[in-house]
Amino acid sequence: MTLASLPRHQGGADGLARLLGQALLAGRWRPGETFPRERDLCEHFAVSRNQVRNALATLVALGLIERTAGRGSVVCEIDEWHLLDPLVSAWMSDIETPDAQLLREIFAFRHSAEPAVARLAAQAAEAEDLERLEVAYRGMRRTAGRPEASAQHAEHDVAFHTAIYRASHNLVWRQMGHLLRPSIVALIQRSQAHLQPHPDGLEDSLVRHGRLLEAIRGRDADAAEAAAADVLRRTAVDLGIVADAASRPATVPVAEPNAKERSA
Amino acid sequence: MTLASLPRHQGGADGLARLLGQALLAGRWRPGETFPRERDLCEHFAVSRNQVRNALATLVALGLIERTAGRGSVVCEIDEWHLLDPLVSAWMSDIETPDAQLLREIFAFRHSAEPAVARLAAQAAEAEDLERLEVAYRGMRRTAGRPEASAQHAEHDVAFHTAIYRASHNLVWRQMGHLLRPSIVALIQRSQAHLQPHPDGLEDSLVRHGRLLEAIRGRDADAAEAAAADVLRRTAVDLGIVADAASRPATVPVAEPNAKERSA
DNA sequence: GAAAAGCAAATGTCAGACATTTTACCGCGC
DNA sequence: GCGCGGTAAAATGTCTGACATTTGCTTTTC
Repeated sequence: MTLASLPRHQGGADGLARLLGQALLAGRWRPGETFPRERDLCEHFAVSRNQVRNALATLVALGLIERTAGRGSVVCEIDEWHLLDPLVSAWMSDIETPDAQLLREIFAFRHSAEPAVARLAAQAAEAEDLERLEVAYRGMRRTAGRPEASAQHAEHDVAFHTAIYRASHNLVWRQMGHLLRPSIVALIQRSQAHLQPHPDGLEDSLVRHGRLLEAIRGRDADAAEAAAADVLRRTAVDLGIVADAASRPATVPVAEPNAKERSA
Repeated sequence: MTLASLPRHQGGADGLARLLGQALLAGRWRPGETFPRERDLCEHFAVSRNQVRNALATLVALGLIERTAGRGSVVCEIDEWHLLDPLVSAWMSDIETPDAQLLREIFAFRHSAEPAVARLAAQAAEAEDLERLEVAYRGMRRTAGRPEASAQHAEHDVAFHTAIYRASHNLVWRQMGHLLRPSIVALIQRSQAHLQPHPDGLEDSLVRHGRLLEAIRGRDADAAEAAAADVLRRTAVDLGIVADAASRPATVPVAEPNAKERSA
């Protein structure tokens, strides 16, 4: 694609990196394609080469592009994007239409990981962790079902799950919490666009979150693991990540190996 | 600390970032301490300010240091280090003495996560995944018990677990495989230094790895999950991450919330 | 026709000057 | 003495122009 469709004025210091990074995450250049040259970027955004080079260096550090002298900059394969970097996560959650395949991968990860995180949380949670969980849960209840407050609802939802990752008291899991925001924000937007595929689903979702909270408060690791799986199951079915739970209620079957190409 | 104890000549282009980054990861500056000024780095390493600024920009992108105009560079808290970045992982596995606490956190993560990964792998593995697993397993057998081949043994070990993460066919899990190398390399070094705390442990470990491989090959998700937990359990006990398995053989108890300060 | 030389285009590097932010110090007034 | 403001120093951030290096393509030459 060309530069023409990008806004000419970015925010501030790191605004340029963010603008270009989000364009990449939104898939406006496909992997393998060549990225615009430094000189063109300077002209289009009317900034010095320094700023352009700083922004591009950031994109390189995030594994989004690769630069070689004499050849130019090419967009990396999605496999090489540093999805786990906080910057990438933050940028992704601000995009209107992130890559659908990418979101499914993130959600599939959560579906398999979050039960284990909940188990740890039930074993390691302290008072302040429970406090955070409760505040977020109350916030979710307060904003449930009100379309005008859906953004706040998403924030409370993010806060709830982030609190679980924090409560694991493990450095790695805590840092992985950055993935939650893009995943949850995209889900909320999707559910708004689709005019609530499950009208009663919201109350149901709240009940499940409540059970998870109670399990963690009661330090019941097994119950927490099961409750976390329960929270994610319905959405996983909606996204086509797992088969319908009704058919095999006991275990959590996962899609066949080659099911990636299926449409959402 | 001062600059004096760092070698004066780094490798090449990104060698300076690597040198400084590894010094940070090894804990030679403590969080909160101020990092050397650009000018001092230029003089000490006899390079241009450009190179120094590039290296420091990399460290900033990795969350290792924070820079503000007029004040200088300060080392970030360990919480803010981007442990999941491939660069950080690669640097860490090349350090002789990484932070012990950090390694315990990484291993605790693996202990809670890898069973879930193995479950996914058993459901999604394809022929080439099994091929990779087998090659790595045979390599482990071949190099077992030979002290002169311990480095290769570690590499095969890394390859085995990396193959499991890859076999999950999930983007996020696959990227998380970068954490394996530092964790495994450190363990091997440790076991060498301690003169094999479990002389029969090596054969035992191989048997457990073999069972995990068989479970994945047989697409038995439950068995794979159990086998993965089994592979990690003994080492987890050694590191003080979980209580002795003999006391509570059924479940996998985890340390108390405030057990972080315990020495290794 | 193939290999070598040359040219153009892209990124990488350097050096110097200047801008901006922060901190510390000093003096002044109350 | 205490606080306040102002100035200067020190650190990082930015700009600019020139040059170096790598790469790919073109042209030349045998």
